[in-house]
Amino acid sequence: MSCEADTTALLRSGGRRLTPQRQRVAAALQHAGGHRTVEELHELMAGQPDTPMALSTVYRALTTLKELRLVSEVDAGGRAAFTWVDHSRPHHHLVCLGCGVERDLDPALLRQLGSEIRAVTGFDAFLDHFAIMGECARCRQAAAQT
Amino acid sequence: MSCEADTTALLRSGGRRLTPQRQRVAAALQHAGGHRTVEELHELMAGQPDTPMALSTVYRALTTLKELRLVSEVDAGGRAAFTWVDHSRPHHHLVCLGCGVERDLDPALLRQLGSEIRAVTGFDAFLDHFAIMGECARCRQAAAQT
DNA sequence: CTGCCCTCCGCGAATATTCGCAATTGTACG
DNA sequence: CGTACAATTGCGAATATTCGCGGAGGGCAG
Ligand SMILES: [Mn+2]
Ligand SMILES: [Mn+2]
Ligand SMILES: [Zn+2]
Ligand SMILES: [Zn+2]
Repeated sequence: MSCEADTTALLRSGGRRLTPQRQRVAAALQHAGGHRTVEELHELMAGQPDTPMALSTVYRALTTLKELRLVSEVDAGGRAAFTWVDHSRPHHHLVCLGCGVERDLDPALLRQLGSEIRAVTGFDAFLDHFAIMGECARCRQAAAQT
Repeated sequence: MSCEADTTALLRSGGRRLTPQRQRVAAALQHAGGHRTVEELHELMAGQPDTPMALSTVYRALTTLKELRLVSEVDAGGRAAFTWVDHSRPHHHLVCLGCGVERDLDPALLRQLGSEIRAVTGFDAFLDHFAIMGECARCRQAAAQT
């Protein structure tokens, strides 16, 4: 869980403003946890006592939060989902296109990839959180038995 | 460039049908080369003597071709783009979110990641072609001089 | 070659996401 | 605390992408 002070500082960086909308979207995503769609977040906030927020504002707030790397968008086959980036618990997803089963991947593997890219190219790859599509062992075996 | 016979065989696999629409989309993408948007492909085919093709059909054909791994969809920040998968020239992209500069990445690094994932989890990761977002060395240095 | 069945296509409607613009409202400054 | 100014929001319209459905036609049994 990112430090609150750190979050507000980032939200104010680069001429950006700390608005209640951005704070609410950030809070909603942190509180809800996991992968959430834009619609889910919008409805979550519609249930709050504050003034309702336009759907397009939720989209824009998420875009901003992504730019600050406080939030990550993941495409796991279905519709786009967003998640609060917890730097203390990095993880990635392996999604089987055959059966849909989903499991987490050891973050060390991608951390190493990031280091190698950095060493070879000088490029700092943002590999915080994403989904890798493929085929699980079970489906692969099933496919091989033709 | 995939073997023609191989392509038609794949298009017929699993009860799927070999239709002129799918063949035209595949041919257009191979001929055009590079990363192409749905709209570009649709217009390309609108200029052909054959009967015009519905836009939704182009979307569906690309979805099918992706399932067969003949085509890959890449999200490099802008709108979604598709490309014919040339297994003889695997490559990936590094895209800088600061300045937009884009360079290719040594495919060996991701080939190795795939092997490790396979060894550790038994999962066959499809890492044919995609974009990795991040920050180039130049932008990183500029950001550091605050 | 013919007929039948089930997948695909065209089309228009439903969703999802992005934009343009005028009205608001954070922020820096005095 | 009041002003000035640019960033941001709300809203509706513009795009982008996906669906549902009835008709067309690929592919296989006969
Ligand atoms: Mn996750
Ligand atoms: Mn490419
Ligand atoms: Zn599977
Ligand atoms: Zn850069």
